[in-house]
Amino acid sequence: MTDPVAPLSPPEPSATRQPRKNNPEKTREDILQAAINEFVQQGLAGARVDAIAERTATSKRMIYYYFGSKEQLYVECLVKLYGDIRKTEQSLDLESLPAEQAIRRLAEFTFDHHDRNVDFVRMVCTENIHYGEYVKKSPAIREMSSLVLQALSSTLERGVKAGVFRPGIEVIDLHMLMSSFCFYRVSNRHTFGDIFQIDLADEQVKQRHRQMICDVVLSYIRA
Amino acid sequence: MTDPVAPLSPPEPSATRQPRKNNPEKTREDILQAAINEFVQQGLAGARVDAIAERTATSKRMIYYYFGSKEQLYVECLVKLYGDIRKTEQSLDLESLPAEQAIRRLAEFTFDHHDRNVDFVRMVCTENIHYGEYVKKSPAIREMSSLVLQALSSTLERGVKAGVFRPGIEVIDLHMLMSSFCFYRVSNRHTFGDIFQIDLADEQVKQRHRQMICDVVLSYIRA
DNA sequence: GTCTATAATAAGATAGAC
DNA sequence: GTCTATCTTATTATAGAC
Repeated sequence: MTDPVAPLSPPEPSATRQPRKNNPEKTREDILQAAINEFVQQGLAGARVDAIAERTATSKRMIYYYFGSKEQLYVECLVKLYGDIRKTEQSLDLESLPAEQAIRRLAEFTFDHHDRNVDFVRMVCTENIHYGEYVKKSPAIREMSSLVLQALSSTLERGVKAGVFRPGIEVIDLHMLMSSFCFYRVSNRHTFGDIFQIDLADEQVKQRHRQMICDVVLSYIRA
Repeated sequence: MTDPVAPLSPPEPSATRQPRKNNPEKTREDILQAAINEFVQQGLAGARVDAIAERTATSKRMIYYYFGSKEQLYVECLVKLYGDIRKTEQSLDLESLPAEQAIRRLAEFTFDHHDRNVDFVRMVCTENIHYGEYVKKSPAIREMSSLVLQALSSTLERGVKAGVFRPGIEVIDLHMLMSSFCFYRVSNRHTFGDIFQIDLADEQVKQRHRQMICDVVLSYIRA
Protein backbone atom coordinates (compact mmCIF):
# COMPACT_ATOMS: atom_id res chain seq x y z
CA MET A 1 0.00 0.00 0.00
CA THR A 2 2.53 2.56 1.13
CA ASP A 3 5.45 2.92 -1.17
CA PRO A 4 8.78 2.62 0.66
CA VAL A 5 10.52 5.47 -1.15
CA ALA A 6 7.80 7.99 -1.96
CA PRO A 7 9.94 10.07 -4.26
CA LEU A 8 7.19 12.41 -5.40
CA SER A 9 5.48 13.22 -2.10
CA PRO A 10 6.09 16.65 -0.51
CA PRO A 11 8.77 16.83 2.20
CA GLU A 12 7.93 16.72 5.90
CA PRO A 13 7.15 20.21 7.25
CA SER A 14 9.31 19.91 10.37
CA ALA A 15 12.99 19.58 9.79
CA THR A 16 13.86 19.46 13.50
CA ARG A 17 13.16 15.74 13.79
CA GLN A 18 9.94 15.61 15.78
CA PRO A 19 8.08 12.36 14.95
CA ARG A 20 4.57 13.71 14.56
CA LYS A 21 2.60 15.70 17.17
CA ASN A 22 4.25 14.76 20.43
CA ASN A 23 2.65 16.07 23.57
CA PRO A 24 3.32 13.73 26.48
CA GLU A 25 1.41 15.81 29.09
CA LYS A 26 -1.68 15.93 26.99
CA THR A 27 -1.48 12.32 25.94
CA ARG A 28 -1.27 11.26 29.56
CA GLU A 29 -4.23 13.42 30.58
CA ASP A 30 -6.17 12.18 27.61
CA ILE A 31 -5.63 8.55 28.59
CA LEU A 32 -6.51 9.27 32.21
CA GLN A 33 -9.83 10.85 31.33
CA ALA A 34 -10.68 8.06 28.91
CA ALA A 35 -9.87 5.53 31.60
CA ILE A 36 -12.09 7.28 34.13
CA ASN A 37 -14.97 7.13 31.70
CA GLU A 38 -14.44 3.45 31.05
CA PHE A 39 -13.91 2.43 34.69
CA VAL A 40 -16.91 4.47 35.78
CA GLN A 41 -19.13 2.75 33.26
CA GLN A 42 -17.80 -0.78 33.43
CA GLY A 43 -16.17 -1.16 36.81
CA LEU A 44 -12.62 -2.44 37.22
CA ALA A 45 -13.15 -5.99 36.02
CA GLY A 46 -15.57 -4.94 33.32
CA ALA A 47 -13.31 -2.25 31.89
CA ARG A 48 -11.39 -3.23 28.78
CA VAL A 49 -8.02 -1.80 27.97
CA ASP A 50 -8.96 -1.94 24.32
CA ALA A 51 -12.05 0.09 25.07
CA ILE A 52 -10.00 2.69 26.90
CA ALA A 53 -7.67 2.92 23.93
CA GLU A 54 -10.63 3.46 21.62
CA ARG A 55 -11.82 6.37 23.73
CA THR A 56 -8.39 7.90 23.30
CA ALA A 57 -6.76 9.84 20.52
CA THR A 58 -3.77 7.57 21.00
CA SER A 59 -3.20 3.83 21.05
CA LYS A 60 -3.26 0.96 23.50
CA ARG A 61 0.49 0.79 23.44
CA MET A 62 0.65 4.22 25.06
CA ILE A 63 -1.49 3.10 27.97
CA TYR A 64 1.12 0.53 28.90
CA TYR A 65 3.88 2.96 28.13
CA TYR A 66 2.56 5.60 30.54
CA PHE A 67 0.81 3.54 33.20
CA GLY A 68 2.30 0.08 33.09
CA SER A 69 -0.86 -1.90 33.71
CA LYS A 70 -4.61 -1.69 33.94
CA GLU A 71 -4.41 -1.72 37.75
CA GLN A 72 -1.95 1.14 38.00
CA LEU A 73 -4.06 3.16 35.61
CA TYR A 74 -7.05 2.47 37.82
CA VAL A 75 -5.26 3.76 40.91
CA GLU A 76 -4.35 6.98 39.14
CA CYS A 77 -8.00 7.48 38.26
CA LEU A 78 -8.97 7.08 41.90
CA VAL A 79 -6.40 9.60 43.04
CA LYS A 80 -7.59 12.14 40.49
CA LEU A 81 -11.26 11.88 41.47
CA TYR A 82 -10.59 12.04 45.20
CA GLY A 83 -8.36 15.02 44.59
CA ASP A 84 -11.19 16.85 42.84
CA ILE A 85 -13.58 16.64 45.78
CA ARG A 86 -11.05 17.47 48.44
CA LYS A 87 -9.79 20.52 46.61
CA THR A 88 -13.23 22.07 46.25
CA GLU A 89 -14.06 21.27 49.85
CA GLN A 90 -11.47 23.75 50.97
CA SER A 91 -13.00 26.74 49.22
CA LEU A 92 -16.04 26.69 51.50
CA ASP A 93 -14.70 29.14 54.06
CA LEU A 94 -16.85 27.81 56.88
CA GLU A 95 -15.10 29.93 59.50
CA SER A 96 -16.67 33.08 58.17
CA LEU A 97 -20.21 31.88 58.90
CA PRO A 98 -22.22 31.38 62.07
CA ALA A 99 -22.05 27.72 63.14
CA GLU A 100 -25.52 26.76 62.06
CA GLN A 101 -25.15 28.40 58.70
CA ALA A 102 -21.75 26.81 58.23
CA ILE A 103 -23.25 23.36 58.77
CA ARG A 104 -25.92 24.16 56.25
CA ARG A 105 -23.34 25.22 53.70
CA LEU A 106 -21.27 22.08 54.23
CA ALA A 107 -24.32 19.85 53.89
CA GLU A 108 -25.38 21.61 50.72
CA PHE A 109 -21.91 21.36 49.29
CA THR A 110 -21.76 17.66 50.06
CA PHE A 111 -25.11 17.18 48.42
CA ASP A 112 -24.21 19.17 45.33
CA HIS A 113 -20.83 17.60 44.87
CA HIS A 114 -22.20 14.07 44.87
CA ASP A 115 -25.08 15.10 42.68
CA ARG A 116 -22.77 16.63 40.10
CA ASN A 117 -20.03 14.01 40.24
CA VAL A 118 -21.64 10.72 39.49
CA ASP A 119 -18.28 9.54 38.24
CA PHE A 120 -16.74 9.96 41.65
CA VAL A 121 -19.59 8.09 43.32
CA ARG A 122 -19.46 5.18 40.92
CA MET A 123 -15.71 4.93 41.20
CA VAL A 124 -15.92 4.72 44.98
CA CYS A 125 -18.54 1.98 44.68
CA THR A 126 -16.30 0.02 42.40
CA GLU A 127 -13.42 0.49 44.77
CA ASN A 128 -15.45 -0.87 47.68
CA ILE A 129 -16.43 -3.91 45.67
CA HIS A 130 -12.70 -4.48 45.52
CA TYR A 131 -12.42 -4.12 49.29
CA GLY A 132 -10.73 -0.75 49.03
CA GLU A 133 -7.43 -2.40 48.26
CA TYR A 134 -6.40 0.29 45.80
CA VAL A 135 -7.12 3.32 47.99
CA LYS A 136 -5.09 1.61 50.65
CA LYS A 137 -2.16 1.66 48.26
CA SER A 138 -2.37 5.42 47.89
CA PRO A 139 -1.46 7.41 51.02
CA ALA A 140 -2.10 10.58 49.02
CA ILE A 141 -5.84 9.99 49.16
CA ARG A 142 -5.86 9.55 52.92
CA GLU A 143 -3.79 12.66 53.48
CA MET A 144 -6.08 14.82 51.40
CA SER A 145 -9.14 13.78 53.31
CA SER A 146 -8.42 14.75 56.88
CA LEU A 147 -9.14 18.40 56.13
CA VAL A 148 -12.91 17.96 55.91
CA LEU A 149 -13.06 16.53 59.39
CA GLN A 150 -11.01 19.39 60.76
CA ALA A 151 -13.32 21.97 59.27
CA LEU A 152 -16.40 20.18 60.54
CA SER A 153 -14.86 19.71 63.95
CA SER A 154 -14.09 23.36 64.55
CA THR A 155 -17.54 24.36 63.31
CA LEU A 156 -19.14 21.99 65.80
CA GLU A 157 -17.04 23.39 68.61
CA ARG A 158 -18.04 26.91 67.75
CA GLY A 159 -21.68 25.92 67.78
CA VAL A 160 -21.43 24.24 71.15
CA LYS A 161 -19.72 27.29 72.65
CA ALA A 162 -22.41 29.51 71.18
CA GLY A 163 -25.03 27.29 72.76
CA VAL A 164 -26.76 26.36 69.50
CA PHE A 165 -25.44 22.80 69.29
CA ARG A 166 -25.49 20.18 71.99
CA PRO A 167 -22.14 18.76 73.11
CA GLY A 168 -20.98 15.16 72.66
CA ILE A 169 -21.44 14.84 68.90
CA GLU A 170 -18.84 12.68 67.20
CA VAL A 171 -17.43 14.51 64.19
CA ILE A 172 -16.87 11.38 62.14
CA ASP A 173 -20.45 10.27 62.72
CA LEU A 174 -21.87 13.54 61.55
CA HIS A 175 -19.70 13.42 58.47
CA MET A 176 -20.98 9.92 57.78
CA LEU A 177 -24.57 11.01 58.18
CA MET A 178 -24.16 13.68 55.55
CA SER A 179 -22.07 11.59 53.21
CA SER A 180 -24.27 8.52 53.39
CA PHE A 181 -27.43 10.32 52.39
CA CYS A 182 -25.79 12.28 49.60
CA PHE A 183 -23.86 9.28 48.36
CA TYR A 184 -26.67 6.74 48.48
CA ARG A 185 -29.03 8.99 46.61
CA VAL A 186 -26.63 8.83 43.67
CA SER A 187 -25.04 5.42 44.05
CA ASN A 188 -28.32 3.57 44.47
CA ARG A 189 -30.51 5.66 42.24
CA HIS A 190 -31.10 2.85 39.80
CA THR A 191 -32.25 0.14 42.20
CA PHE A 192 -33.97 2.51 44.60
CA GLY A 193 -35.59 4.45 41.79
CA ASP A 194 -36.88 1.39 40.01
CA ILE A 195 -38.04 -0.49 43.07
CA PHE A 196 -39.80 2.39 44.78
CA GLN A 197 -40.86 4.10 41.58
CA ILE A 198 -39.26 7.44 42.20
CA ASP A 199 -37.23 9.54 39.80
CA LEU A 200 -34.30 10.73 41.87
CA ALA A 201 -33.02 12.89 39.03
CA ASP A 202 -36.20 14.97 39.08
CA GLU A 203 -35.45 18.57 39.98
CA GLN A 204 -38.22 18.93 42.57
CA VAL A 205 -37.26 15.71 44.34
CA LYS A 206 -33.67 16.85 44.30
CA GLN A 207 -34.39 20.19 45.94
CA ARG A 208 -36.53 18.47 48.54
CA HIS A 209 -33.70 16.12 49.44
CA ARG A 210 -31.17 18.93 49.47
CA GLN A 211 -33.27 20.78 52.02
CA MET A 212 -33.94 17.59 53.91
CA ILE A 213 -30.35 16.61 54.65
CA CYS A 214 -29.75 20.06 56.13
CA ASP A 215 -32.81 19.75 58.36
CA VAL A 216 -31.89 16.22 59.37
CA VAL A 217 -28.40 17.20 60.43
CA LEU A 218 -29.47 20.36 62.24
CA SER A 219 -32.36 18.76 64.10
CA TYR A 220 -29.96 16.09 65.26
CA ILE A 221 -27.26 18.40 66.61
CA ARG A 222 -29.34 21.31 67.82
CA ALA A 223 -29.09 22.04 71.56
CA MET B 1 -8.82 -46.09 38.23
CA THR B 2 -12.39 -47.37 38.36
CA ASP B 3 -12.79 -50.78 36.86
CA PRO B 4 -15.59 -50.90 34.31
CA VAL B 5 -17.10 -54.20 35.49
CA ALA B 6 -16.47 -54.23 39.23
CA PRO B 7 -17.46 -57.82 39.79
CA LEU B 8 -16.58 -57.93 43.48
CA SER B 9 -18.07 -54.60 44.61
CA PRO B 10 -21.44 -54.62 46.39
CA PRO B 11 -24.46 -54.04 44.15
CA GLU B 12 -26.01 -50.60 43.77
CA PRO B 13 -28.66 -49.98 46.44
CA SER B 14 -31.23 -48.59 44.05
CA ALA B 15 -32.42 -50.95 41.34
CA THR B 16 -34.86 -48.42 39.87
CA ARG B 17 -32.37 -46.92 37.42
CA GLN B 18 -31.24 -43.71 39.04
CA PRO B 19 -27.94 -42.57 37.48
CA ARG B 20 -26.07 -41.59 40.58
CA LYS B 21 -27.26 -39.23 43.28
CA ASN B 22 -29.78 -37.08 41.45
CA ASN B 23 -31.28 -34.26 43.41
CA PRO B 24 -32.25 -31.45 41.08
CA GLU B 25 -33.68 -29.20 43.81
CA LYS B 26 -30.58 -29.40 45.88
CA THR B 27 -28.25 -29.05 42.92
CA ARG B 28 -30.04 -25.89 41.86
CA GLU B 29 -29.90 -24.41 45.35
CA ASP B 30 -26.27 -25.37 45.61
CA ILE B 31 -25.39 -23.57 42.40
CA LEU B 32 -27.39 -20.52 43.43
CA GLN B 33 -25.56 -20.16 46.72
CA ALA B 34 -22.19 -20.69 45.09
CA ALA B 35 -23.06 -18.04 42.52
CA ILE B 36 -24.07 -15.55 45.21
CA ASN B 37 -20.72 -16.04 46.89
CA GLU B 38 -18.85 -15.49 43.67
CA PHE B 39 -20.86 -12.50 42.46
CA VAL B 40 -20.66 -10.90 45.89
CA GLN B 41 -16.91 -11.19 45.92
CA GLN B 42 -16.09 -10.44 42.31
CA GLY B 43 -18.98 -8.44 40.94
CA LEU B 44 -20.79 -9.37 37.76
CA ALA B 45 -17.99 -8.82 35.28
CA GLY B 46 -15.35 -10.18 37.65
CA ALA B 47 -17.23 -13.37 38.44
CA ARG B 48 -16.06 -16.44 36.54
CA VAL B 49 -18.40 -19.24 35.66
CA ASP B 50 -15.54 -21.66 36.23
CA ALA B 51 -15.06 -20.23 39.70
CA ILE B 52 -18.73 -20.70 40.47
CA ALA B 53 -18.51 -24.30 39.31
CA GLU B 54 -15.55 -24.88 41.58
CA ARG B 55 -17.52 -23.64 44.57
CA THR B 56 -20.17 -26.20 43.70
CA ALA B 57 -20.50 -29.90 44.31
CA THR B 58 -21.50 -30.20 40.68
CA SER B 59 -20.02 -29.13 37.35
CA LYS B 60 -20.03 -26.13 35.07
CA ARG B 61 -22.26 -27.93 32.63
CA MET B 62 -25.03 -27.93 35.22
CA ILE B 63 -24.91 -24.18 35.57
CA TYR B 64 -25.81 -23.78 31.94
CA TYR B 65 -28.29 -26.63 32.19
CA TYR B 66 -30.21 -24.98 35.03
CA PHE B 67 -29.70 -21.28 34.41
CA GLY B 68 -28.87 -20.87 30.75
CA SER B 69 -26.28 -18.13 31.10
CA LYS B 70 -24.18 -16.18 33.55
CA GLU B 71 -26.59 -13.24 33.33
CA GLN B 72 -29.69 -15.26 34.09
CA LEU B 73 -27.95 -16.85 37.02
CA TYR B 74 -27.07 -13.39 38.26
CA VAL B 75 -30.69 -12.26 38.12
CA GLU B 76 -31.78 -15.28 40.16
CA CYS B 77 -29.21 -14.37 42.79
CA LEU B 78 -30.60 -10.85 42.98
CA VAL B 79 -34.15 -12.11 43.40
CA LYS B 80 -33.12 -14.45 46.18
CA LEU B 81 -31.30 -11.78 48.20
CA TYR B 82 -34.05 -9.21 47.84
CA GLY B 83 -36.55 -11.87 48.86
CA ASP B 84 -34.63 -12.50 52.07
CA ILE B 85 -34.81 -8.91 53.30
CA ARG B 86 -38.42 -8.34 52.35
CA LYS B 87 -39.60 -11.52 54.07
CA THR B 88 -38.00 -10.67 57.38
CA GLU B 89 -39.26 -7.11 57.17
CA GLN B 90 -42.80 -8.37 57.54
CA SER B 91 -42.26 -10.05 60.87
CA LEU B 92 -41.71 -6.75 62.64
CA ASP B 93 -45.34 -6.26 63.72
CA LEU B 94 -45.05 -2.49 63.91
CA GLU B 95 -48.80 -2.03 64.47
CA SER B 96 -48.57 -3.44 67.97
CA LEU B 97 -46.21 -0.70 69.13
CA PRO B 98 -46.64 3.01 69.89
CA ALA B 99 -45.61 5.05 66.87
CA GLU B 100 -42.31 6.27 68.25
CA GLN B 101 -41.30 2.83 69.41
CA ALA B 102 -42.33 1.35 66.05
CA ILE B 103 -40.05 3.75 64.23
CA ARG B 104 -37.25 2.81 66.55
CA ARG B 105 -37.81 -0.88 65.88
CA LEU B 106 -37.87 -0.36 62.12
CA ALA B 107 -34.66 1.67 62.21
CA GLU B 108 -32.95 -0.95 64.33
CA PHE B 109 -34.10 -3.72 62.07
CA THR B 110 -32.85 -1.86 59.00
CA PHE B 111 -29.52 -1.33 60.70
CA ASP B 112 -29.20 -4.94 61.80
CA HIS B 113 -30.24 -6.41 58.52
CA HIS B 114 -27.65 -4.47 56.53
CA ASP B 115 -25.04 -5.16 59.15
CA ARG B 116 -25.65 -8.89 59.00
CA ASN B 117 -26.15 -9.20 55.26
CA VAL B 118 -23.06 -7.82 53.64
CA ASP B 119 -23.81 -10.06 50.68
CA PHE B 120 -27.03 -8.25 50.01
CA VAL B 121 -25.36 -4.86 50.23
CA ARG B 122 -22.54 -5.80 47.89
CA MET B 123 -24.93 -7.33 45.39
CA VAL B 124 -26.99 -4.15 45.29
CA CYS B 125 -23.82 -2.12 44.72
CA THR B 126 -22.86 -4.33 41.84
CA GLU B 127 -26.33 -4.02 40.42
CA ASN B 128 -26.15 -0.24 40.51
CA ILE B 129 -22.84 -0.29 38.74
CA HIS B 130 -24.78 -2.03 36.01
CA TYR B 131 -27.42 0.72 36.05
CA GLY B 132 -29.97 -1.54 37.70
CA GLU B 133 -30.75 -3.17 34.41
CA TYR B 134 -31.22 -6.59 35.95
CA VAL B 135 -33.60 -5.61 38.76
CA LYS B 136 -35.64 -3.87 36.11
CA LYS B 137 -36.03 -7.24 34.42
CA SER B 138 -37.54 -8.76 37.53
CA PRO B 139 -40.97 -7.41 38.50
CA ALA B 140 -40.94 -9.81 41.44
CA ILE B 141 -38.40 -7.65 43.25
CA ARG B 142 -40.46 -4.52 42.82
CA GLU B 143 -43.62 -6.20 44.02
CA MET B 144 -42.00 -7.50 47.18
CA SER B 145 -40.72 -4.11 48.16
CA SER B 146 -43.83 -1.98 48.42
CA LEU B 147 -44.72 -3.54 51.77
CA VAL B 148 -42.03 -1.68 53.72
CA LEU B 149 -43.34 1.65 52.61
CA GLN B 150 -46.87 0.70 53.58
CA ALA B 151 -45.81 -0.25 57.07
CA LEU B 152 -43.79 2.91 57.49
CA SER B 153 -46.59 5.02 56.09
CA SER B 154 -49.23 3.81 58.53
CA THR B 155 -46.84 4.18 61.43
CA LEU B 156 -46.18 7.78 60.48
CA GLU B 157 -49.90 8.48 60.25
CA ARG B 158 -50.49 7.04 63.68
CA GLY B 159 -47.76 9.21 65.10
CA VAL B 160 -49.15 12.35 63.53
CA LYS B 161 -52.62 11.60 64.88
CA ALA B 162 -51.16 10.99 68.31
CA GLY B 163 -49.40 14.32 68.11
CA VAL B 164 -45.89 12.92 68.52
CA PHE B 165 -44.80 13.37 64.87
CA ARG B 166 -45.15 16.47 62.78
CA PRO B 167 -47.18 16.22 59.58
CA GLY B 168 -45.84 16.56 56.03
CA ILE B 169 -43.12 13.93 56.15
CA GLU B 170 -42.62 12.06 52.87
CA VAL B 171 -42.59 8.33 53.53
CA ILE B 172 -40.14 7.56 50.76
CA ASP B 173 -37.72 10.18 52.04
CA LEU B 174 -37.74 8.79 55.53
CA HIS B 175 -37.14 5.31 54.20
CA MET B 176 -34.22 6.64 52.21
CA LEU B 177 -32.77 8.35 55.26
CA MET B 178 -32.73 5.10 57.18
CA SER B 179 -31.57 2.96 54.30
CA SER B 180 -28.81 5.29 53.20
CA PHE B 181 -27.11 5.41 56.57
CA CYS B 182 -27.40 1.68 57.19
CA PHE B 183 -26.37 0.82 53.66
CA TYR B 184 -23.45 3.22 53.35
CA ARG B 185 -21.95 2.09 56.62
CA VAL B 186 -21.57 -1.37 55.08
CA SER B 187 -21.11 -0.63 51.40
CA ASN B 188 -18.40 1.98 51.92
CA ARG B 189 -16.72 0.53 54.96
CA HIS B 190 -13.47 -0.08 53.13
CA THR B 191 -12.89 3.34 51.65
CA PHE B 192 -14.46 5.25 54.54
CA GLY B 193 -12.70 3.14 57.12
CA ASP B 194 -9.31 3.44 55.51
CA ILE B 195 -9.51 7.11 54.66
CA PHE B 196 -10.87 8.33 57.99
CA GLN B 197 -9.11 5.70 60.06
CA ILE B 198 -12.14 4.21 61.73
CA ASP B 199 -12.97 0.54 62.20
CA LEU B 200 -16.65 0.31 61.31
CA ALA B 201 -16.78 -3.33 62.31
CA ASP B 202 -15.87 -2.46 65.89
CA GLU B 203 -18.66 -3.41 68.28
CA GLN B 204 -18.69 -0.12 70.17
CA VAL B 205 -18.77 1.95 67.02
CA LYS B 206 -21.53 -0.24 65.72
CA GLN B 207 -23.73 0.22 68.78
CA ARG B 208 -23.14 3.94 68.67
CA HIS B 209 -24.29 4.10 65.06
CA ARG B 210 -27.27 1.88 65.74
CA GLN B 211 -28.41 4.26 68.42
CA MET B 212 -27.58 7.23 66.28
CA ILE B 213 -29.78 6.41 63.29
CA CYS B 214 -32.76 6.04 65.64
CA ASP B 215 -32.06 9.43 67.20
CA VAL B 216 -31.51 11.05 63.82
CA VAL B 217 -34.80 9.82 62.45
CA LEU B 218 -36.80 10.65 65.55
CA SER B 219 -35.36 14.11 66.01
CA TYR B 220 -36.23 14.81 62.39
CA ILE B 221 -39.88 13.75 62.55
CA ARG B 222 -40.77 14.68 66.11
CA ALA B 223 -43.55 17.25 66.47
C1' DG C 1 -29.15 -35.27 34.88
C1' DT C 2 -24.45 -35.50 34.97
C1' DC C 3 -19.63 -35.55 33.35
C1' DT C 4 -15.22 -34.43 30.56
C1' DA C 5 -13.28 -32.26 26.73
C1' DT C 6 -13.21 -28.56 23.60
C1' DA C 7 -14.74 -24.90 20.45
C1' DA C 8 -14.88 -19.92 19.77
C1' DT C 9 -13.73 -15.77 21.22
C1' DA C 10 -11.92 -12.01 23.79
C1' DA C 11 -8.66 -9.94 26.95
C1' DG C 12 -4.23 -8.21 28.99
C1' DA C 13 0.12 -7.44 27.63
C1' DT C 14 4.23 -7.07 24.36
C1' DA C 15 7.40 -7.02 19.98
C1' DG C 16 9.47 -4.37 16.90
C1' DA C 17 9.28 -0.90 13.21
C1' DC C 18 9.51 4.10 12.67
C1' DG D 1 6.96 8.69 21.74
C1' DT D 2 4.03 6.50 18.77
C1' DC D 3 1.95 2.90 15.79
C1' DT D 4 0.22 -1.83 14.05
C1' DA D 5 0.29 -6.62 14.51
C1' DT D 6 0.45 -10.42 17.45
C1' DC D 7 1.43 -13.62 21.45
C1' DT D 8 -0.56 -15.92 25.37
C1' DT D 9 -3.88 -16.89 28.30
C1' DA D 10 -8.41 -17.25 30.07
C1' DT D 11 -13.31 -17.04 29.42
C1' DT D 12 -18.13 -18.05 28.03
C1' DA D 13 -20.50 -21.46 26.18
C1' DT D 14 -21.40 -26.08 23.97
C1' DA D 15 -20.77 -30.98 22.09
C1' DG D 16 -21.33 -35.53 22.99
C1' DA D 17 -20.65 -39.69 25.89
C1' DC D 18 -22.94 -42.09 29.77
